[in-house]
Amino acid sequence: MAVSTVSAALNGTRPVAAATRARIELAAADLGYRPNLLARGLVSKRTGILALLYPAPNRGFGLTEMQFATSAAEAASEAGYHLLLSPDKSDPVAELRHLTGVGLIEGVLLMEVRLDDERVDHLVAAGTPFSMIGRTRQPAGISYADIDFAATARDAVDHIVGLGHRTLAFLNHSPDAYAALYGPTVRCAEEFAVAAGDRGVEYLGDLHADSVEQGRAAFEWLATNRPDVTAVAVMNDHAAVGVLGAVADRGWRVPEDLTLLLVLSSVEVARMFHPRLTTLEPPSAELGRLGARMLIDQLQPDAGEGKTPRQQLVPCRLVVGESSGPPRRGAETGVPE
Amino acid sequence: MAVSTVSAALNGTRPVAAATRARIELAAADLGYRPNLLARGLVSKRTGILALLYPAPNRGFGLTEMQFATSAAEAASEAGYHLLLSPDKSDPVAELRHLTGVGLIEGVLLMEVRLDDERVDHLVAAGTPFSMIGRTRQPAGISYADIDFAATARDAVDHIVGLGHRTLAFLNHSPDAYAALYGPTVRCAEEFAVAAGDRGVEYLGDLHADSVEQGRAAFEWLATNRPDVTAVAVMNDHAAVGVLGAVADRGWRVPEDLTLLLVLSSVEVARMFHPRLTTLEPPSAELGRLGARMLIDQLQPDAGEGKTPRQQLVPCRLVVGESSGPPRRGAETGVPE
DNA sequence: TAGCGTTTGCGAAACGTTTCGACCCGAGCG
DNA sequence: CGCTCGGGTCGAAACGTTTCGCAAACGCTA
Repeated sequence: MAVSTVSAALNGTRPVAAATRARIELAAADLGYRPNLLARGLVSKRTGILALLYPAPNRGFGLTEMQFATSAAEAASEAGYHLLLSPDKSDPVAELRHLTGVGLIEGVLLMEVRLDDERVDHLVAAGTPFSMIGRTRQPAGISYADIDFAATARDAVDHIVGLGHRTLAFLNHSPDAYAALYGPTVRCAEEFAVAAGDRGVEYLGDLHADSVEQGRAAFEWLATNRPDVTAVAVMNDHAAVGVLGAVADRGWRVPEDLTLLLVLSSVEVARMFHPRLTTLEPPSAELGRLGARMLIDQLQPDAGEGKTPRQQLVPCRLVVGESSGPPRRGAETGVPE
Repeated sequence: MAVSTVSAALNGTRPVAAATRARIELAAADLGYRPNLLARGLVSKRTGILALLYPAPNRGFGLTEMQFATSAAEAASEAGYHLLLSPDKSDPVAELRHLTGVGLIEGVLLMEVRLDDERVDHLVAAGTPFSMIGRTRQPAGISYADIDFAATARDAVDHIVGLGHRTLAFLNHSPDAYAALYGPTVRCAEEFAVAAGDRGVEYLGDLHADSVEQGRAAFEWLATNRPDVTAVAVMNDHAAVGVLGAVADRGWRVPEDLTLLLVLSSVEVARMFHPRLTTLEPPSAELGRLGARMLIDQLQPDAGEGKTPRQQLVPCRLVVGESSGPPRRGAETGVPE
């Protein structure tokens, strides 16, 4: 019994007589044999390990990011792959070079992709297989899974239009250096503008809030200067808290006097509000899963070199809560009731 | 220039003449040489990879769990190690056997440890180095980092005693099959009872709620049957939502009529409430970091075999919000104001 | 029965390191 | 001046697989 025969039998690399194979498999199971991944990887260059590259939590990691990671890990696991957690502290490219240089990693899954992302350039140049959760400004030729912001915005606008609203304000993240180049921040605002335009809804897009106080201030400004606004979509959870607080202070109520939408936030979070907020829940688990699958598909040897990159957009799920209602009467004058 | 000399120079395994070393280092940097981890691991049995084993999100992963993972990854990264994400779907022991059998993993970091955990038994029996975030019922001889529930409960009880309260109700997780054997669930309840006893505070411990509705029901029961209770500590975020709702329905207010404490929840979450809740924030990042460090220390060859397992308890941080206040007057009769 | 193609098993090389005993050379000691 | 000791270097073996060229055995056909 030569080792090479065993290898062939266990991997199905070459045909092995049924009887021999059976004998080998029996013995293997009997001895609890596990092929050594290192030795295998050393010669075959296939380790079955993918790296999940994410920036060290600047912004504070949310449930959404966690979902990416766990669902990607699960998808990888199902395909016989492992997922290596790679926080990049300061220099992402150095981290990448380190990872890919030591022969441990077969491919990279990129999280928190920015509109212009040096990691992408590096990976393309290095020829390392990778895919993204999110996408760059011009993601041609690269596999990615991202939110379908256009469809999401349409769904949201349709929802409020269906309730009778004619104006919508969008409270985006604060335009600091980070958010300004962060895909969801930019694309969401753009697509809400487009969707509102398509449906003939008046749209206020240049509002920003990332904290309770800013949320409160934003709503107070709205109530004073734009009393005709009857629906607000908010990107940041804490900003929503502020809006709700300001609404209550004014003696108004949700949804009677204001329809509030939480954008890109989980149902889990939306349920913590009172009233329970209507939310556009990002398909985090699916994106993580898709990203991992795409990468793995790329790695399959039979895929050949002529593989087309897969690019997939998934819309958020609109979960209607208790914060959606028809516009208050007399909205044009700004006086509730 | 023999390869063995290069190896020695780069690893500092054996003394190498300064001149030779310099020459080697120069050449290495020049060529961008990266030692192949697989080849290294194959012979040295040291791969620099740790597995983070966590159950596939039954209960829904929270921010806390995410913190464990990211901070552990960061600590590992600082020490030159990598962290492999290993969701165990159904059979944790099979997953473990698979992981440790293929020579990829140097040690295992266990998350979500239960009071009786088969994974622990398996790892001990197999002699695999590991450490835990959390702990079993009898964790003698095993490295772990866990919450100091006793100190946490003392802090909490001192806090409410300092405000003048004499009774405390504890709303635990529902005693389903899972929670009943889950460390924090059990230990928190126990230690709150102890701390309350020590401070002469009357303690109601057999209340449970894991949802908005259950939280609401629990508070309504309390208001009816135990109007003398002026402070409530809640384990579950959603239950807290329910309690707040029920308090409002009754025309009561927080903190004037009820002091509410969120137990084992992040400030991030506590801030989403109105009023901002006082919370006992678990030291998630520190636990993740400690767990990883402990495991890595265990793996250092110079640690010898006589290494004592490190066991470390870290208390939660009490963050006082707007939900803490003196007991309402007339509490003994149950009539506010 | 000789010739030929096909199926199946074998052995050796290679992957890129670490490890370890052997070896070389100069300095210190008797 | 010869011997020893020790710092420094070298070469070969080993780690556990996969891969690939070869050869043996077998069943057909001519």
